[in-house]
Amino acid sequence: MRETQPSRVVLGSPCEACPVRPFSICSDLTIDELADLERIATKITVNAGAPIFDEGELAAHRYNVTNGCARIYKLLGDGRRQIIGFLFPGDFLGLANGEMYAYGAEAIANCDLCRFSRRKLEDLVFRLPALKTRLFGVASNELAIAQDQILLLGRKRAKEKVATMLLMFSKRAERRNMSDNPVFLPMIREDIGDYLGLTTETVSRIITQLKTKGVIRLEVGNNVRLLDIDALVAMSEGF
Amino acid sequence: MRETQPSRVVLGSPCEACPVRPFSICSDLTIDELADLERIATKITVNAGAPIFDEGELAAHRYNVTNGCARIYKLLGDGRRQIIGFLFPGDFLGLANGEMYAYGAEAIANCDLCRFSRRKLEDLVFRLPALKTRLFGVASNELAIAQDQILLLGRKRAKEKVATMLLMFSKRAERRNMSDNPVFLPMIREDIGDYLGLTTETVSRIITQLKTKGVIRLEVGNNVRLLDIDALVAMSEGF
DNA sequence: CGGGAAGTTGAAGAGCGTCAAAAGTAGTGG
DNA sequence: CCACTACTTTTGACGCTCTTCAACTTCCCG
Repeated sequence: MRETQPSRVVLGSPCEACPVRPFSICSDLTIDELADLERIATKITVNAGAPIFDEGELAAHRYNVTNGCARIYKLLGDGRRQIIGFLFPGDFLGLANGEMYAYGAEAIANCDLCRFSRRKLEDLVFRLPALKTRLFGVASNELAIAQDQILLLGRKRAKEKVATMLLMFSKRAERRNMSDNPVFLPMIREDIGDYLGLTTETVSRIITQLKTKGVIRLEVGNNVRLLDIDALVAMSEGF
Repeated sequence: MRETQPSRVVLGSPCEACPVRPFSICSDLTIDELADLERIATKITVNAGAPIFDEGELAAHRYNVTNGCARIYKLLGDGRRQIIGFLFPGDFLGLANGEMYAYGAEAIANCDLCRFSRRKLEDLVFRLPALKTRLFGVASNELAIAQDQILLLGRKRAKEKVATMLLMFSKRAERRNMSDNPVFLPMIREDIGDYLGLTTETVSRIITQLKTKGVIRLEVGNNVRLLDIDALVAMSEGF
C-alpha cells in the first residue's frame, strides 16, 4: 500500500519540521507555543484497518493525523454504516465530541497520529488564544463541509454524488499541495458507498459509466484521473 | 400565527432581561461584556416567509434569533432544495460562513433577531475570550448535529427519518425549557421533506401511518403529541 | 500459483418519487 | 358572517432510481 512507508516524522523530532504543520491546528503558533503543544503530544501509529477509537467510548484523547488516511463513521443498530468523513495528513480528529466519542474512527491506510490528552489540550487551548482561534476555524470549516455533505446526501442523485466527491477530493488535495489530478482515493468502494449513502454496486456502476464516457480514467495505485472536469462539474450540480 | 405577537424584547431594552440569553452566545458573559455586545447589536424583525439573507450574498452580518423560527437551506441548479437546519429562539445564525453566505436563511414564522456586523463581532470575539469559547462551543455542537443529520440522510429509511426528527425536536425543546410533548412543528410538510431528504407526499404518508398506529396525534397549532415514545425510539434506529 | 478480498455485472424487486386530483385550512374582503 | 381564493395536506396510481441478491472476474500478496 501507498502509506505503509515509515513515517517521515521521526518520534521525538521537533514539530517545527513537521511537513503537515501548515495544514494543522499548530500552524499559527509561535515556536514557544508549539513547544508547549509538542510537550503534551504523543506520536502513535495505527495499522490499516485497525480502530483509533470506537463510538461511545470515553473521549479521553484528541488526535492530529500526520500520515496515512482514516475514516470516521456512525453505525445504526442493524449494522448500517454512514461514513462521516475521511481524514488525511493535517486533519484534526476528535472535534464535536463531548464526554463520549459520537463516532468511531479507523485507519484506512497505516496512520501516524499526534495524540493529545483531552484535558491537557483543553488547558492549553485556554492558555493559547491562537490555538483556540485555530480550532474554532477548524470547527467552522468542518461545519461547512458537513453542510455540503447534507446537501449531497439529501438531494443529489447517485451520479451527482460521485461527481461531487471526485471534485471535492481534488480540491482538497490541491489545498494540501498534493496531487489534485489524478486524485488519490485510498478507500474501497464500500467506503465510498457508505460515505455517499449508496451501495458498493451502485458506486461501481457509476464509476464504470464515467469511465465509458471518458470523463475519468482509473490509474494504478487507487488514482483517478479526471479527464473532463467541466463534465464533472456539470454533473455534480445535476445538469 | 403563533409568532406574530410583538417581540417581548423591546428595542433598546437591556440584554440582561432577554429570555433566550441562557441558550444564546451571550450566556456566559459578564454584565460589562454583555453591554459591549449589546452596543454592536441591532434588533430587526423579519416577516414569515421573507429572506434573512441569500446564499452567495456577502456575509456582512451574523444573527441571533430571539423570537420566531427560521430555516437555512442550500439550493441546486435545478431548484432542488435541502434544508440544513431550523432555527429557534436562542440559536446563532451565520456560523460556518466565509466571505459569502454558504446557505440562505428565511423566516418561517415572524422572526426577531439581534443583528451584528460581522467585523464588529469578530473584533469583540478577539477581545472577549468567554465569547470566543461560547462560539466555539456552538460550532462544535452544530457540527455534532450536522453529523447526526448525515447519518439520517445517508442511511435511514423514510419512517426512521420522521421518527428521528420528532424525537430530536422534542429533546431540543426540552433543553430550551419549551414543551417537549406535544412538540411544536411550525414548518410545513414541504420543509420537513426538504430537511429529511424526502418529498412532501412521503412525509404526509409516514405521518398518517404514525397516526394510524397510535404513535402520534396531531393537535391544534402545529403541535404533535408523542403518544408512544418507546415506539418512536425503536423506529428511529430501524428496529 | 492459489486463495481471499475487492470490484464488476446482471436480473429482479422495493422504496420512494412523480403526477394528478381531492379534501382540508387559513386569510381576505365584501 | 360567509364566500372566495390560495395554500397546504392527503390519497391514489404508476414509474423510476437505486437496492438486493447472486455470480463472476480481477487484483493482490503470500
